[in-house]
Amino acid sequence: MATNCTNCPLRGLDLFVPLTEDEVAFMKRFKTGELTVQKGTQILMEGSNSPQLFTVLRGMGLRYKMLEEGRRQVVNFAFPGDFIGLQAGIMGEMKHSFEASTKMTLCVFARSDIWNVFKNQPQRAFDMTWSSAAEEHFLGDALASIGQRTAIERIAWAMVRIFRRAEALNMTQGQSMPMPYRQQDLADALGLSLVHTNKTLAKLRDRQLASWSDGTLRLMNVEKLAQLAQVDLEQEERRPLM
Amino acid sequence: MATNCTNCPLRGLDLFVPLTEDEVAFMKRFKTGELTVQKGTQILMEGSNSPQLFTVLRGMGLRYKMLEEGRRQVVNFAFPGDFIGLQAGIMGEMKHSFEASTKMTLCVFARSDIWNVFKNQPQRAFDMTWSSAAEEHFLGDALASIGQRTAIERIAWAMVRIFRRAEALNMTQGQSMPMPYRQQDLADALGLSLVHTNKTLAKLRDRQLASWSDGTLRLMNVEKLAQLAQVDLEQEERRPLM
DNA sequence: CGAGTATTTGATGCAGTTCAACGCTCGTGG
DNA sequence: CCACGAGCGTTGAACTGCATCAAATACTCG
Repeated sequence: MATNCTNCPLRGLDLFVPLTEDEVAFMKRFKTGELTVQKGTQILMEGSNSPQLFTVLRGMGLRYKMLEEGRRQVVNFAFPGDFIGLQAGIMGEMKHSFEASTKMTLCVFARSDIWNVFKNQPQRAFDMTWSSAAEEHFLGDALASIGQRTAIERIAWAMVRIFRRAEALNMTQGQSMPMPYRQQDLADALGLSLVHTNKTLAKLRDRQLASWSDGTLRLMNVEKLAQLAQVDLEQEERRPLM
Repeated sequence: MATNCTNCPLRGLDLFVPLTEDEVAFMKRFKTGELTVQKGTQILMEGSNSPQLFTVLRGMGLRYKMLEEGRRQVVNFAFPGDFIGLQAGIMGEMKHSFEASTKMTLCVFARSDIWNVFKNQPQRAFDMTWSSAAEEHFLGDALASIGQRTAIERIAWAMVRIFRRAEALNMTQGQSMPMPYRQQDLADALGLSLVHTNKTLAKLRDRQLASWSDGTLRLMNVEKLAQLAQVDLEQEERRPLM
């Protein structure tokens, strides 16, 4: 059976700010359906004017931009709870593409209802803006990583970031978590070549800091990784779920 | 005399979506004052919990993040009309610092009034979200530039982007515009060393594409630069002014 | 089992970093 | 009024982190 907001499996997580009953009722109406796609499916296309917004319910994906000559920049990895497509919803056109890296289920909303949210549900509108501000914050951090850090620091940074997101979603088991991406995806996210990414991953394995194979990421020493990457391990703030 | 929204010098520009009289009246109340600072002044500090938001009225500045060991990432250059501090306003804490590169005048708003905007001025709330989405879009582009392009492409990209913003604000005279930043600022924005930035600027000068000296940027061949940087020169969309 | 996709490894080269030094301009204080 | 130092831009030389090229080894799936 499709999830109906009331029984949303994400809502209960500590990561998310609880919704009032009113808000849940509103979300039920706002939600127009559910979309399940196979791994590899393109869900949003750069430049497209999608009539839909999504919240990731299950599965993982990635946002990316294509440049000429096949160069690609992965902008972010997507986890359950991520709100996708707000750019198109607000600005009229997607500025990056979105693709499923696993089988995914997404809650679907209509872009045409956004104005209604701003008009009648200011709290939910505020929460949407929060999402956008949070993404802006993340991109600033990513820019700093790619602009200023070495290859090993960048990879350590990405691993810590990814792992902590997974933790907050109860997707980890001890030191491990599912990592359904390809090395090429990570390389494209960090502005590194595939070859160098592979060799740097080997270094982290040799140093007993992290290993990633067969779709499983394992962080053997988060503290050292965090230190290497210069990220602080402070508790992540609660965030709204759309 | 202080500007009072009605006689705001920015409002009339084609770049900005016109405001209704109601909205102007609201902005007058929302605006709590005006701040003028000398060049070099720090206006917002990363990690601070600023009670204020700003719209740049005059002057230019830059947003940046500091990393350990003095590494710095310039996140964006700020122009008149830019809305600054929304992150702190929404998420409670600034994620980057902001500094004036020239003498600047800023319109000041109270963070505590934001909720009031969402509650009573949904159109203005929507516009704030638009700002945030636009910044997110820009950061995605910047990420792609730094992650995927060579030094000369990055610099060409930055110059075209900066010049086109200035054009939309009538800050250009023919091929020229004021460029009150240091080479180090550009280097830190593009993830390049100062030395290499300098040498790459020399290349662009030799190629007769662009020259930058004495605080003036001159683009001799925007088309070639845009082609080199792989940016498209499409007309920029109108955007809201806060 | 063969074709396509992903990971791994070695070898070579270069774009960009780092180090070092010099020139110019401007503000400050003796 | 000049000396001095600080900040910024410029240039040369040497080094290196990472890209590129090439090829072998797994893995997956029809």
